[in-house]
Amino acid sequence: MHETVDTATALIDAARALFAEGGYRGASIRAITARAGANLGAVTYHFGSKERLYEAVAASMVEPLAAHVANLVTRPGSSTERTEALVTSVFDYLQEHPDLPRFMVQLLGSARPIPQAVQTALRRNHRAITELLAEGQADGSVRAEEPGLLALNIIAIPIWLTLVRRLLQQALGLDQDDREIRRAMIETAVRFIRAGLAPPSEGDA
Amino acid sequence: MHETVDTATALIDAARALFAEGGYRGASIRAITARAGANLGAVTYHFGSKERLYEAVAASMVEPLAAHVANLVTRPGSSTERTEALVTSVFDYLQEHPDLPRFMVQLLGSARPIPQAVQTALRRNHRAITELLAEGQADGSVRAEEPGLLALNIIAIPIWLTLVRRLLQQALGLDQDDREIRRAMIETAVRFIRAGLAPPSEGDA
DNA sequence: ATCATTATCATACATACGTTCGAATTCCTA
DNA sequence: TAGGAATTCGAACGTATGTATGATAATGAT
Repeated sequence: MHETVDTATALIDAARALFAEGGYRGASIRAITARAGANLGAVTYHFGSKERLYEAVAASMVEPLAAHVANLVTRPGSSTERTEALVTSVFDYLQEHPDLPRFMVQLLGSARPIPQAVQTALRRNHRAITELLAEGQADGSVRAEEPGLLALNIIAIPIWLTLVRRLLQQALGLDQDDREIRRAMIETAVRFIRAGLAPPSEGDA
Repeated sequence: MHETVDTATALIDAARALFAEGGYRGASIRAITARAGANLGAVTYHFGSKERLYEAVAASMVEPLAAHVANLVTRPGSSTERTEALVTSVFDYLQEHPDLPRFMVQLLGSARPIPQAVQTALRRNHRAITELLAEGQADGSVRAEEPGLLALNIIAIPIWLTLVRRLLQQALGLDQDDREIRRAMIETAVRFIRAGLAPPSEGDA
């Protein structure tokens, strides 16, 4: 070992980009090793198979995300403040790590087993957000609902709006690269979620 | 022509299932023609290429959906009633046509150009929902927001919860095949959206 | 300096892919 | 019922894939 750059790491970095672009099938070992500046046999040697490289890449994507969410949720502030910070932060995180949403959508589409690291990270995130909402219910700032289901509703919005970025741009001309448009989208989402969580003030439907 | 079953139709039906399962790359012409009970050359003969078969399949998926949404939106009832009916109906439609969300996620993940039929259907749906919300704003039942952005927030929830069905089941044990669980999920989503749309009654954050 | 370990390399293999081609067959029309 | 068009068929093409293999090079401990 002790190369200029670790070959295994270079393979993960190259594979991350290529898996995000074309999914498992779309990223050939030849393309990955070429991009990493490694030999064709390097994946087999360092990971045993393409499948195991894929799992390593998945872990390298979702684990930092889970750490990020965990960090956000335990910051000081009211439940409402942290929830809204979480929503905008997820928007930003997915914007700053564009490979992640692309990888996720590839993963959703594939029939292949969901890597353990992904399942674990999803569980951690869901648990963290659920507890955040339960806290809000305890202090009366969040409507009475199953908090685990509320968490899914909340998180659906930033994720979905990020995933369909290309679709919205091509079909509706709604361009998230435009800072003004993107700001309006995020703010609308935050207000929508705030209203969706808030307990009824007087009248009820 | 005049076969027992039209070969071109059989190819579309077979391709729909296989594209939904494995995406464009994952569905080989050999698998498609075999499933359709047709010859290997049938795709080239009837559609010219795999690419054009893909476009035909995409159209066969999104056009009925667009018609369904258009029909829903123009039914009688208040804006609020129709909006909530739309949400539950999208849940149901995606449940009854499981190939559609799988196809969509494959489409989102692929780098290939978005078929015209998909863009058109998306535009129609977005426009219909936007107008429905604008109507609600006119009669005071929907909060003042850019209705086009609100429409995206609303629709994100049923779509996303359907797309991650397998993920939720495997990682969280949340099984949408369980009627009771599914009912709770849909009702929570409808209440969340109802609250997210409703205008503030008195106090404001 | 020597040697076993670790890593890289070029090559080969079996398989699968989309598409093309010409012959064989089926179908409708005249 | 004959003829021409439409369709189906089997085989072949060039290319790309994941993995295996054995030789070569670099590395680190003795």
